[in-house]
Amino acid sequence: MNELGELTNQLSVFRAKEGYSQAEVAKRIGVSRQTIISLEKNKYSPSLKLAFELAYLFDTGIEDIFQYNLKGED
Amino acid sequence: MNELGELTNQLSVFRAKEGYSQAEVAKRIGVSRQTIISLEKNKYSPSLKLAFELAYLFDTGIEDIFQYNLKGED
DNA sequence: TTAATATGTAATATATTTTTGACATAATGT
DNA sequence: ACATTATGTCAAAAATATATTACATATTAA
Repeated sequence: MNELGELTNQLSVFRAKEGYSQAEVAKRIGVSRQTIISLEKNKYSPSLKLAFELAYLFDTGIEDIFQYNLKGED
Repeated sequence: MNELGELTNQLSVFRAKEGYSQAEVAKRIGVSRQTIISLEKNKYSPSLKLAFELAYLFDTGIEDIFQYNLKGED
C-alpha cells in the first residue's frame, strides 16, 4: 500500500480525559490490554472497526482520535 | 472485540462519482484489485490506513465513506 | 513493608487482512 | 469474430493485527 502519511493518535489524551486506564479501555472495547498499549506506543494501524469502537467509546469522531499526517506537508 | 455495529461503505458510489474502475482505485492506492473488490462486496474491516488512503483519494472524510451502524438503532 | 494498580516488555500463538495468480463472464469497441 | 475492459470467484500464501501469558517496574495506599 502507498504510505502517503504517518498514522498518529491521541488515544492517551482521550483516555486521560475520561480517567480510564489502558486496562479499562481494553475491557470496554473488548480487546486485550496489549492492543491498547501497542496502539498508544507502536502506532500501528488498527482495523477500522477498532477505530470506530474507540471513537464511539470516547463519543467523538475517528479523525479526532487518529490523524493521517501526509508526508512532506506542514 | 465488541461488535457494537456493522461496517458498511459507500466505496462504489464514490468510485462511480469519479469514474474510476476498481483496478484504477487499487492502482492509485497501491493495493491489489482483490482488496477493493472484497471491500465493496464482503464488507470486511480494512486497516485504518487503507481507510485514510481512500478518504484522501476521494477528497473526503473516513466517515463519509465508511459507516458504523450500531446494532439495535435506527 | 505489603498489597494493589497502572504501565511496560517480550515471546508465541491465533485471527484477519491483503496479495497473488488463475480463470470466468458480461459489455464495449474494432 | 476478436480484443479489450470491468467485474467477479476461488484458493493458497504472505503480511499484519490481535490474544495470551508471564514477568518487570513504578506508584500509591493500607
